[in-house]
Amino acid sequence: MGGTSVTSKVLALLAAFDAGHRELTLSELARRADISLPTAHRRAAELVEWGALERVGSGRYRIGLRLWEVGSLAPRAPGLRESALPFMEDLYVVTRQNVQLAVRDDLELVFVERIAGRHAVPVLTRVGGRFHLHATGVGLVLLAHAPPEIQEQVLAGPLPRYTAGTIVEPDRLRRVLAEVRQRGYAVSEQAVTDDATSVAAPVRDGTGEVAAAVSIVVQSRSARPRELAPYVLTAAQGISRALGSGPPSSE
Amino acid sequence: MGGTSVTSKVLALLAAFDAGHRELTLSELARRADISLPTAHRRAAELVEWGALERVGSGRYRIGLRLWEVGSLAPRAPGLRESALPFMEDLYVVTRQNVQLAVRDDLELVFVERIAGRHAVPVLTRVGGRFHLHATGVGLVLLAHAPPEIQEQVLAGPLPRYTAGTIVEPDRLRRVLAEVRQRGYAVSEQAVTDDATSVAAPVRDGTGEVAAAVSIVVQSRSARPRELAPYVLTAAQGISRALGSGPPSSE
DNA sequence: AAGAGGCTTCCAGTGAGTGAAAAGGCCGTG
DNA sequence: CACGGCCTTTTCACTCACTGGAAGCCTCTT
Repeated sequence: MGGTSVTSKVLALLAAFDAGHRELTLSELARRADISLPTAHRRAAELVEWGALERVGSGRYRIGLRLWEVGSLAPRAPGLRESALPFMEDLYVVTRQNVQLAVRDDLELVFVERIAGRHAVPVLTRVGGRFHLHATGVGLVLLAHAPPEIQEQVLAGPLPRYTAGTIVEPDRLRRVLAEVRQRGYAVSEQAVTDDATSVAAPVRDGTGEVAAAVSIVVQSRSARPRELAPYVLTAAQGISRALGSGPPSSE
Repeated sequence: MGGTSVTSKVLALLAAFDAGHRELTLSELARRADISLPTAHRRAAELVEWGALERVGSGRYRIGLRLWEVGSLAPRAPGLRESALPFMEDLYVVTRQNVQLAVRDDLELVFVERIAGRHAVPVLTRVGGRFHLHATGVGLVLLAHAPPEIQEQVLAGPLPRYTAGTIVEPDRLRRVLAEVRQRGYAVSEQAVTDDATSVAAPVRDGTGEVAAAVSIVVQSRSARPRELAPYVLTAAQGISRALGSGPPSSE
């Protein structure tokens, strides 16, 4: 469907970039987007003219500032971000651990903001990156408060295993989700890598809907996750309150 | 030129959104992008399918997470951001003033990151927003280190006045820029609003080029800008060093 | 000099894109 | 309950913007 429309070609060009390929030549661009070279050339030129792409040196393209500007207008990401950052900083100062903020997009989660502790466990995630809902603290929180049909789709779909700790059994996942709802926060122990455990709590918007999840990621060995939960909950509530009273400075 | 291409229509649709209009109906979209309603409908549908737009409720569109994700890959904004945030936080903790980070894009500057002091002077700027180069601390720094042809274009163009303090005389601006280069930092007193003064310093990338500028914005009355310059310079140097040694965690 | 690889331009054919107009929804109001 | 207004969605026939192959161009290598 629509595999040959101009729009899909333009979007394919933009989608050709990823975290590992922030600069591409025209031919790489054409190859990755699966469009002919002359067409890639024309579309790329139009994108450059508008500022969605930038030419760097001779023959290399990268995502342009104008596109980033437009992306910054996505209400679910940067709006949330503005409200959340101060509380995430507080959380970081108290715990000195990686602090993460994520939202759900369909059957995945997207990391919206992160404070990387300079001496904390290195995490694999990246702001703007996607991940499965069943294998992180934030994922469990977001999934636990997602509409039933979303939960069913995730439970029915494949649940990739990352470590021995990853929850891949639908029944067990169901029980864990119920627990998360009841307890108010999620603890995900060694579900993604063996040395990381995370504690996550839901952020609610003005209507009471769960709009995001905050978490801290701690060393599995030294972890006393349950002791850290109150801090995460406090941060989550702070963000929820800030969200409820509208974004701090929209203008 | 190209005013009727599909690409330009797609981009016009995205450009229809701004800080004051984060959600638009189809007719607003069509009107603001200046394209016919059926076309807006078709293009918007394609954008939604890809995730560049999202439909919210019935008949309202907003920028989608996928577009934000792609925008997050712009090397000049979020890459810089990751390197800069820790140092900006340090600067905020020491000074308790608004901390801003901006890059130059052609003849304007774009704010890339901001830490809004909770008790500091309210600033009009917004992450993702644009501004003139001649009327802020960061602008003066970026302009002072811009290629000569850029400087000439700015000096030749109109220099809007915001307050009595705005520098609108080309000759005076030229002198100020020389001073900024020599001194290593810029002080912009009441150039945008009467109660804000900013102190800015250049951030250099691995090659020594000025890639960005950091600044703090202080109350004009209580300001002793020169005393704050060392802090700003320290932060700028820290960011420069972090930039030079590559992004902290690209993966 | 000749070759290789990538970028850019040219060309004629064609189907994706176009706007007008009509149909379909979704309200409030008389 | 029918009416009118407003917005969204679909239909339709026309046409021009888009297409890929091929040829030209540039730059760096052998």
